[in-house]
Amino acid sequence: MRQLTRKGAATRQRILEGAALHIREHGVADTTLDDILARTSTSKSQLFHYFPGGREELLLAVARLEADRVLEDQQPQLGDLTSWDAWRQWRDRVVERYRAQGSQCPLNSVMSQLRGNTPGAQAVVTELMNHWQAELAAGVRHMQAAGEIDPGLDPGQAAAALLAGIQGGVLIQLSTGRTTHLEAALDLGLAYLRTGRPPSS
Amino acid sequence: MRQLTRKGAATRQRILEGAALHIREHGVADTTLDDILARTSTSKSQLFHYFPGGREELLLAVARLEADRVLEDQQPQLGDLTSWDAWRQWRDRVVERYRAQGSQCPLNSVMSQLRGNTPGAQAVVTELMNHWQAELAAGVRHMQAAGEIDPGLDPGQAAAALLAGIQGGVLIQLSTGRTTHLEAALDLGLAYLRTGRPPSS
DNA sequence: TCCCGACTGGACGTGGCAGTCCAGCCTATG
DNA sequence: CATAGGCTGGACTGCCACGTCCAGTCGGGA
Repeated sequence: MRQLTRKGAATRQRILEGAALHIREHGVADTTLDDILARTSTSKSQLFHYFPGGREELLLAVARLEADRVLEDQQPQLGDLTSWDAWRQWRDRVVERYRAQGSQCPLNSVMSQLRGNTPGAQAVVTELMNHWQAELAAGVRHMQAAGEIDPGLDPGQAAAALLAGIQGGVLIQLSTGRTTHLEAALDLGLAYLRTGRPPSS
Repeated sequence: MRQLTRKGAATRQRILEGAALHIREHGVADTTLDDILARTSTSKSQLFHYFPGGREELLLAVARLEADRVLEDQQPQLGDLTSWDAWRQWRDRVVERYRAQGSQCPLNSVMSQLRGNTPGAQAVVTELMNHWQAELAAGVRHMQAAGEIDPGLDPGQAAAALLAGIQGGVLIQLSTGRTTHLEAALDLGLAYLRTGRPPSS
């Protein structure tokens, strides 16, 4: 993988996206390398050419892809939590995203297949969580600066709790198919932020 | 499986517990039927005699076992959330349990291996969540009756949010190894319950 | 005591899937 | 236009885990 020509990069990308798509549709357990090859019109040698680590490496790359998508799907709202209205829009966006996703969580699914929590896999998720939490904390701090949230509240802790609620809500949705827990976590989380007695409302 | 003699029941139990233990130690992906047989001093024919559905059926049985354990490990506190002190003890118990468990969640692990969310598997988790949430809701209602929590709060929703926070906290712990999110979710969740302006404190 | 059915051991078949290999093609570059 | 090295096809290997099968033992009820 010293040099990648334009063509090579395209092939690699095709494999990666095809893998991600097939996993989204069928789950990781039911996704073989041959499935991916058939779907992307590529051959074994190509797959191992671009992902020398084989299945493991490909899965990790898919995990990175999906992790990026998680945050992208929340933009631009997530990056601009500067009013209660923005928070509400973000909340709706998150619920809608996961409702649409249904009972498949590609990231969780991929993660649990990666050999006993490979360091690389852990890193992907940890980074996602850190980034996500940082965005939420920034939003909290912004609201504090605007006098809308009690300045005594720890933004990091609040963001951590909110994030945990989201993750759990989604996890529960995977089994129950309902987004009630996700919505409850978000709604009560936001309600708690507001208990910092804003001047108005 | 029409009749089970005492001996037969013992063998079945031995296989089940051996499987659960091996999965706890090595993860589902690295657990083969042969591993379990070796560990429990049983043979293929026995395993398929007691679990005609093979690996799938055995895994589901393990899932049930682990699901029961989750709630058992929170007793007696979970069933008696009748004072703030009881809630705090319960909170500590939960954190301790998952801290001890470390980066392995047998239930989540087993679940994600079961064929694209088998109805049976979903049922196990759904029932666990329902039961868990019901206990929490009962605790909330009890505190409301005692005048310690705002009666306007919806116990079901509060319990759902709390439960989501726990699940997410544990999930995050699987990747990060830290219980900070779990604790944040529990602490802020309980803090929110208390915002119902108790007469004292 | 007899006998049926539950129980057990372990050899065996089988399929499927990750990963290897090599021969040949394409494409940038000098 | 030549050539080196990236790129591609697909047959092949090796493995291993699941599940089957059958022969044989045990155990409890009549």
